[in-house]
Amino acid sequence: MSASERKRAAITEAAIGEFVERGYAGASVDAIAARARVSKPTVYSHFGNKERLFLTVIGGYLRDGYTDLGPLADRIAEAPDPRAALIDFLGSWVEVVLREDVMTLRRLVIGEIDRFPQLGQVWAQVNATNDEALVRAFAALHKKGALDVPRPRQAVRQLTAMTVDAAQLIRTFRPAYEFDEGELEELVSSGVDVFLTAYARG
Amino acid sequence: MSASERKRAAITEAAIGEFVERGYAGASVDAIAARARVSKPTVYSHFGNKERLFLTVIGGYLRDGYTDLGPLADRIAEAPDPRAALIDFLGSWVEVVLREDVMTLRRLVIGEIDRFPQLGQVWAQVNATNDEALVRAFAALHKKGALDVPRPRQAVRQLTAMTVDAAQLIRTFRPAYEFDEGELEELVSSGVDVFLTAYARG
DNA sequence: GTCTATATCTCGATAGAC
DNA sequence: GTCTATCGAGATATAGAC
Repeated sequence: MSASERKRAAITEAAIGEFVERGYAGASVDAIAARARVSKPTVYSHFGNKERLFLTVIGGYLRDGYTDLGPLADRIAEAPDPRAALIDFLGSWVEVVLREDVMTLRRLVIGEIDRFPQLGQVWAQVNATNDEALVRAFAALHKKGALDVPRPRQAVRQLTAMTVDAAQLIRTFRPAYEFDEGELEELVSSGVDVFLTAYARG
Repeated sequence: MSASERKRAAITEAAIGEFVERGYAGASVDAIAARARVSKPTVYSHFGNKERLFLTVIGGYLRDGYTDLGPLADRIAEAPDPRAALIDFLGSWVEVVLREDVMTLRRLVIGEIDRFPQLGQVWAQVNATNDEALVRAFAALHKKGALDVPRPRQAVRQLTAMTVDAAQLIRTFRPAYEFDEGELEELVSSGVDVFLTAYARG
């Protein structure tokens, strides 16, 4: 790796840190340069201006930081106990989206969406990947006759809305909210039960 | 109304406009004062500093802008067709939360939640009011024997998650997203049907 | 490509007159 | 209470040397 590439990587890392901690307007190019141990003109020569720096760095971070739960989802349809497998899968998903760095990044993107609408597209696109993994699982369960899910994509949105999104929504407005012992498990399993009851075969 | 009160009101309105359009860090007290046609020291004499201005003005706006759907909810339990009444109620709720000013304010609050955690509490509190109206309706339906909803508060969160929150989530990351003809109605009614199937008596 | 140094501007906040 | 005028700090961005 050339010295220039190293500096670019250092700037990227420093910029993510500053943007996440202070927001777009609150982060200064000065501070980013200092944190990356380069001079300010080096930042500008690599990224042009502050807006492009933000878009490049945060957009890349969104894509790279994505946690692919596809392999876990693909086991649901073949599991001996689909309910347990579903709860397990959604539990893992909830764990990921409640991570503090994920939540902070999420709030940053939402807050800057008017200035950077492209980031909303990236976010939606990244999230769709895990949705699709579940869609495949439900299509398989439908085919096997275990469930009656004629519109798997809609069903997936309903299930994740009651579980993953509901948990994330709480922390979106209350970052310090501490879930009680068993509260998250109860939230997930009750959502799964509503879902399975509604989409039961017969 | 005294001249001082008029100026305070003008500052409040101007501050909401600037904060909503530019975010906390992006809005300047200069611009707020100019928009309110007062001098900067007048702003400071009324609100102390920028942070208190933001908290006071946005907090008040959140509380005042709240749309009380309680009366509409109280009709659900007595309606001849509870399903239709529920769909009607949630459709009105969706309409409110998708309004552009509501969405923009929501993104602003989320983006600044680390700096102003109190606003998250206000938001949660305001939203709980509409939740409680639905809780009352389900408790009544449970008592009547029309539904089997032993935990109405949990059930309300599940229903709103699939309908109101799901619609709002889409627009949160994609402000310009246009719902197709009938897409919102389908989203709401399918959510209601999942809910009613899962919580049917028997 | 990368640096030092700086131009230019705007910010939040306040002193002092009225 | 409200104004004009201004302070000091810190912002983005760039010129010019190497």
